[in-house]
Amino acid sequence: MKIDSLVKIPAPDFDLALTLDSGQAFHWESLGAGFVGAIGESAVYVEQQGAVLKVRGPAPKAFGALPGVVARYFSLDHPLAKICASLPNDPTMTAASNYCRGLRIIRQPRWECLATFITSSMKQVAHIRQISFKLRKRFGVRIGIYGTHVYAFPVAERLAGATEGELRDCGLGYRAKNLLATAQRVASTEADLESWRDLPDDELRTRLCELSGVGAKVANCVMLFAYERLRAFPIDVWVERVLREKYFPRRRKFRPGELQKFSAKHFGEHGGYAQQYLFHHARKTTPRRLSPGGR
DNA sequence: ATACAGGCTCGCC
DNA sequence: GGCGAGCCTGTA
Repeated sequence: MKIDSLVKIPAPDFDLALTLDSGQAFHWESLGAGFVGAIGESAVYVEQQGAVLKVRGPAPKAFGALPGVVARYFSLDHPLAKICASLPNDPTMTAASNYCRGLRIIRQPRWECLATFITSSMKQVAHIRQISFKLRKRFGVRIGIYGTHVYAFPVAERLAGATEGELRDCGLGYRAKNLLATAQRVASTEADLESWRDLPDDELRTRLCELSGVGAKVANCVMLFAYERLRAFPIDVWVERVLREKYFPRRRKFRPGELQKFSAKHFGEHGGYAQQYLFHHARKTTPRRLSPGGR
């Protein structure tokens, strides 16, 4: 497929590379000065040039919609300055948000986001990426080529029709059963992800947690990255470490849900942004263990 | 080589 | 109704 359409869209207060490296989406690949990937069913190339985003896509008439799709996906409408100003003023938060300037919470397709985070448990980013690519390549629709293939994330109906063995072949291990069960519920519309859009936070979280392979952490990720719930505050091992070390340095024991409750109160209406900044800052500044060969 | 990793679930107490 | 172990697999 020829890529011959190009549009520039304004993108102030945005850092594309940082956003794509922050553990929200796992399928973008760097290519030349930019990145290729899929936004839903659209193949796209994006490249940042200062406060402008260059967007390339397949030529057909559908291209007209692409700039809007990109702007929405990267949440370029979020008032980032205001959001940052609303975060608490403590030193830990300030250091993290300074480090993450331009990092935005993106808006992902619901099923894709849910399925991806079901596969993420006890996995490192590199491995989540592999799983995402294998699922796409094996079950997804090929939607474009730009030096490399691009595949859409497979619809729930497709995965619902797969076997557990086929999913295991994609490296899912014990998660295969969970993904399959959830795909079947979503495909049967027993779990109608789109219609959950209007539920209040607590109810949405409850519904998500009823799905196989979804606990509080995954549910909060999906709420944040696919349902625009900017209060959602996923607590994984990184964030928990930060909370314990920085906010409760001399406490050892916590009641279940205690940190969650503290976070909701302390970080407030944009807690999801706070969490993402704390998370990314911790991940990138915590010294990795020395690798075997290189020190 | 061998822990260990961006969790969930189930069984046990 | 809280706590701990097991689950698959690639990576460091």
